[in-house]
Amino acid sequence: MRITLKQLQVFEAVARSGQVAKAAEMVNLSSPATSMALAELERQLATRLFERSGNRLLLNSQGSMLLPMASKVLQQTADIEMAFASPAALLAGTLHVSASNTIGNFLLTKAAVAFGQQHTDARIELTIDNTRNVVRQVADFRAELGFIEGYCLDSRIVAAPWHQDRLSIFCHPAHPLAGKQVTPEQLSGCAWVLREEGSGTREYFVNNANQLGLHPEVKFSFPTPDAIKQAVKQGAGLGVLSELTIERELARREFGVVNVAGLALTRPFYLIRHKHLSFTPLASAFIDFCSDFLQLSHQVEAK
DNA sequence: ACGTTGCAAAACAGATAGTC
DNA sequence: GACTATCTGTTTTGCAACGT
Repeated sequence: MRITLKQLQVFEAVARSGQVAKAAEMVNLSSPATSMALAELERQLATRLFERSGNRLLLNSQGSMLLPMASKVLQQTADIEMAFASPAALLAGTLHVSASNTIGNFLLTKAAVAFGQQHTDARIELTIDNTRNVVRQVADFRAELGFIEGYCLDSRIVAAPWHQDRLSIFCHPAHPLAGKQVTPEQLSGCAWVLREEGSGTREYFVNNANQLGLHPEVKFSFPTPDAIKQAVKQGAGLGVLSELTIERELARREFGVVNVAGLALTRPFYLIRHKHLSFTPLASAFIDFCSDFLQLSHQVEAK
């Protein structure tokens, strides 16, 4: 007997969830059937694919090698099914999307809800994390597509510019630099409140600042825009976030903006996918929808 | 001669119940 | 929660009968 698609499906589900029971739910089988399918696959391949640690199953090196191959086969199978499905069926199912904080919280959540209202058979599962972890999720096939704010050098990933964003340097309105145009030199010695290591926002800002000879002294780092805003409100220092995240506060004059001569703050957001996977019709529809949604939002804001 | 259909037996996959 | 033993339903396989 040869390995079956069902076994590969089970293998991928266990690899993604790390648990037989959860994998069983994902593939609509009972736990024993899932366990046996996995055992049979391991028997067929004459190798263990997971390390058993208590109740957890962790991919070993053989499993890690198999995962991209299995995902590719399953994707191709899905493509065949899609090719013969009805147009409505093409947009049904669950789409796993991973997005970095700014994009996830301030752009995609609204877009995903609107998309779900228009496509009632589609389910968007949105995971929000920093850029580094979004890349990991896409590289590990845990998300079909990802939206990131930073550079991506991972050879497993294909990235394409998707949307333009602008960072803003902001501070407490009573800060001496609030509303000022300054040179990079005038910022030396300032305390900064930035996102954590691994954040695309932080990486982009620090790289560009370094090019101007500015090496920000990071006094505080936080994993969410809200935490950074709170710290800046308390006078902790200069914050750097996407303008998307502080629009409301700027309109209410709760923050002052600091303009730095020569510092590039416009950056692209990137759409990423695994190089071995092509977008499903549902993923393509979601990407198109998000682009249209953003354009429409900008038009409404401009009025 | 070759292809199709129908039937019975074997093999297989999955569920339930129970154990660790 | 993972796994095993056992049972059950489904699928596959092999073969005979029939039609073209």
